[in-house]
Amino acid sequence: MSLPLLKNFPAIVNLVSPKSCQSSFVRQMHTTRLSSEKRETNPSAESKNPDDDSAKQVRVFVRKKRATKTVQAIVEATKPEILDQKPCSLPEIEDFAYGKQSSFSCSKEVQPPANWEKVIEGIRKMRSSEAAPVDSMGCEKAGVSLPPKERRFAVLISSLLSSQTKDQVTHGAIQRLLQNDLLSAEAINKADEGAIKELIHPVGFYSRKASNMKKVAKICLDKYDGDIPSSLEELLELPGIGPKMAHLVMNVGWNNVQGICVDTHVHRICNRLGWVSRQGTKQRTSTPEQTRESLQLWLPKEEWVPINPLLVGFGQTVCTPLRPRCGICKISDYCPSAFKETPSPSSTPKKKRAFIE
DNA sequence: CTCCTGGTTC
DNA sequence: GAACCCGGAG
Repeated sequence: MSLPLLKNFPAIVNLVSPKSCQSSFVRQMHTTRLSSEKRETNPSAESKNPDDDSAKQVRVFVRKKRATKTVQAIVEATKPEILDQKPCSLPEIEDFAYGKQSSFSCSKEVQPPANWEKVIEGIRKMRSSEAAPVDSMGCEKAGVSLPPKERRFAVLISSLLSSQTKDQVTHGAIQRLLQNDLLSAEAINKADEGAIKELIHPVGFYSRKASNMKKVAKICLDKYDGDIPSSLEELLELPGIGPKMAHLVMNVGWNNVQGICVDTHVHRICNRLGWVSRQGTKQRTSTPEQTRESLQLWLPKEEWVPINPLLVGFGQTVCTPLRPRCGICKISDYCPSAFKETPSPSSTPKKKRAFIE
């Protein structure tokens, strides 16, 4: 569908694309845009107050974490500029902003890979027959019995600890923190870093993570009243939180889907399936971030959250990094990489190359 | 690119 | 004895 309202606003259209249908980014761009325009119209005027009323309004609404309010705020903020346009209805804009429409005027349409629905269905069947570590130990399970604020903090800390660490180990560390009442911003901020190091010890990079935990706890206390940041860009400012964890925390911590959480499993499997490629080429993506952007171009948004546990579990049990078990994989017929990994490690692997395209 | 960490797995 | 862990930072 075309959106007459948004058509003449490239900044908006870009940011409301499926690539980044992120209300917070929309808000950010809008405030940036409004303030920069004000500077343009009043170059000599005082720029000491970059936030005019409408920009402030946007911020207030966004803090409420309500999609409808956010979109209303966007419409309101752009109202002076769209008087000669034919406005869309609110639900239309909202659908557009949240990626529910199948077509987008801003980017060339990307065809979903053939049989992707059969592939997902096949993986679901395999996953239901064999339990994977992620099912019981994933950090989205962290603190399910806790009140919302504490649960969110548990999710954040669990994410911090989980990188390059087996799920069981992460889970154990979280349990020990919980038993010692060290799973809140206040407690961690006061706690001794050495004590934290001891508690989380078996996790990978425990020293750096203990240090990051202290810093994160302090930031959460000072800036967010002991809660965790609620937007992607604010989460990314925390030490030890990168894109993968930021999306995970937004998804399971805030139940606010802004992007696909792409880890090594999702990255590897999407490339094996031929689901993603570098822009303009058919070459495989080289980083998880490239995979995320490529995948988000065609994967329907309802799958953005479930795709992660689905593929992670699949990657832990069947489509393993080394020696994938293509023999028991039910979707090998659809997989261009099936049975194509280097068969014998004895024949001089030389440089590291897990499999051949 | 390298480092951070150490237990596990092949 | 590499390569692997639901990565991130420099």
